[in-house]
Amino acid sequence: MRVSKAFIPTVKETPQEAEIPSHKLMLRAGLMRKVASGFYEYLPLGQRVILKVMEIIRQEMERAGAQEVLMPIMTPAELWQETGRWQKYGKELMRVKDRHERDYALGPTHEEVITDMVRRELKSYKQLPMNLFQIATKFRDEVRPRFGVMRSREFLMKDGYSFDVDDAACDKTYWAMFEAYKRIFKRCGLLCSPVEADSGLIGGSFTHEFMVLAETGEAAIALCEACGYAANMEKAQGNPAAHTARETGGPHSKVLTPGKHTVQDVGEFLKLPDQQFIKTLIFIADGKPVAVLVRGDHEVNEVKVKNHLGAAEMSLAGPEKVVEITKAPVGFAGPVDLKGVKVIADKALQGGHQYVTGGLEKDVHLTNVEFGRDFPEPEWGDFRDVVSGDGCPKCGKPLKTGRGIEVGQTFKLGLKYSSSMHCVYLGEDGKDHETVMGCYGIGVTRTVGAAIEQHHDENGILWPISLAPYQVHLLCLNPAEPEVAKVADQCYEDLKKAGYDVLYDDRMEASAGFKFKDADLLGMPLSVRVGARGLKEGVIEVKRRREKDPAKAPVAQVLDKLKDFAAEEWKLCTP
RNA sequence: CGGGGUGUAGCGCAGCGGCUAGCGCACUUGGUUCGGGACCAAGGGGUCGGAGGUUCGAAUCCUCUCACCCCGACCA
Repeated sequence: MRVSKAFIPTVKETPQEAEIPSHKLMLRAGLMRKVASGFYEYLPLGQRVILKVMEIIRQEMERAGAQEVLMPIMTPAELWQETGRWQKYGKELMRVKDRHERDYALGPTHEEVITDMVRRELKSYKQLPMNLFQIATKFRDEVRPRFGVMRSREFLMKDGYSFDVDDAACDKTYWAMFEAYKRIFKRCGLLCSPVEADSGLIGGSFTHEFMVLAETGEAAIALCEACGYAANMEKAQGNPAAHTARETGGPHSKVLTPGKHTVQDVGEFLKLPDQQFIKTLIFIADGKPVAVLVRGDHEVNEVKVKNHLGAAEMSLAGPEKVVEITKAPVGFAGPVDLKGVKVIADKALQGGHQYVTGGLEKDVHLTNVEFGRDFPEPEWGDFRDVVSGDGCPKCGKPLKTGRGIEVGQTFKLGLKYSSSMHCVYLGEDGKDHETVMGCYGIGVTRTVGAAIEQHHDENGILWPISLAPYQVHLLCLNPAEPEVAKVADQCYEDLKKAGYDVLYDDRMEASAGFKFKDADLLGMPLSVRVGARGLKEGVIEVKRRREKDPAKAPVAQVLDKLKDFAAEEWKLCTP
């Protein structure tokens, strides 16, 4: 493609709406434009990247035995009512009515539709396993769309669903999909790790999220570099740092702590380390108060608490509620003599002694508090966020915490949908059996964003060669000089003939410097620069975007040089 | 939905103690340049997000409204 004829509107200045690198660069490099909050249009360059991601997904899904289908975006309310998600999904489900006032949902995911499709056709165990996927537009009316393509209201997703005869067969399919996902993200040039995750609204027995490691990621994760253990914060376990007080102290006593209501304040005041504190947080779970105890150096993970309690709704109690329950302002809650409240405690507190807690009285804390002696043993569990330095639950080495972008998720659904929607097959035994399902999603547009998030520098994008809209960016630096233009034109033909996707900057009006800047911004992994300066010495420059300086090759050897560089780039995207 | 912020030319912004709407980039024309976002000259482009109000007079003050962005709650 010649730049002079291409629709690639690059911009020099960063649009004020963008905050994170991928969003800024997708706008600046002319990949996309915003139409409304959370809705984007993809320009030619963006669309080319999307197509490349989709092609990789298709190849790997088919390789793993899945078949492609296409389901409607508008889906009838009845299907959603059947599983109860018409209610449960809430406002995130975009709903529309047709002219007959019939209700539809714009599909945010397609478990209901595909289960309906399969149950109508499925008769015998001989038809199983069945593994189907589609790549289609999804709608989710996000409370707050943000970060461009990372959280938009309309996006492209690959969603796949598997149907198996039994649990063991489903597990096999699940792990095949899991492996396919690892290959897909590797082929997209992404550093991505699967993490154990909380299974949330979709339910099911186990699930992995595929996280692209990036500072701007929305999800917190913990990982162990030593053994590869990785988990979402909602799921991550860790062995806490040792307690500072290991023996029972004297009887507990009150201390006056005027105006000190954070662990830090009181800790400084009493000259005691954070580990020796019990933080008491009051939550309201399904209308009932619950006190959650964690060590002073830890934070409560609400999802873990919520799952433990089996609560449908839970939130931190407001200041008035806290006064009502603890008879003291926020900052002085404690488990000693706390009445009428269920108390649960994080197990990191176990084995510690001489704790400091709130005194259930304004400006009063208690010291030398002991579990069991000063208040009843609470219900123990894992209720905290893992922190950097905790021991890995698998190998004991220190864990690291970081952030990730969720580009894919695999779920083992079990019988959740086949049960509620009666998706059954006739078994060898002549009886009906429910199919065991799995579902597997990849955010296509988000993967594009994640790729940029992971591969960019201050000048622009550095596309993995597998996703680059064009593999080679050919620059004609002095188009006004006939000899240069002639060589560049010839080069363009040769490159195309050699099988490369080539973007040819043949613009008469742009200066060499301008073309360099654009090339850096657009980020094609390879570039070929034809200029008068080089041709004088009989050479053409061949450059990798990730390298600072270009290599020089005699005109006849440009293709060889390029081939070597391309091979290096492909290595980075090969499973 | 709660808190904060922004809407002025295609983009980035100034003007906001009322009185003729500006700058940089981009765009058009001509000329000179031509290896890291060139220079000179001449141009085109705005119902100042929208509605109402105060005033002799509103981009500027007041009220309402819409859109967008950020933080939070939320998120197969």
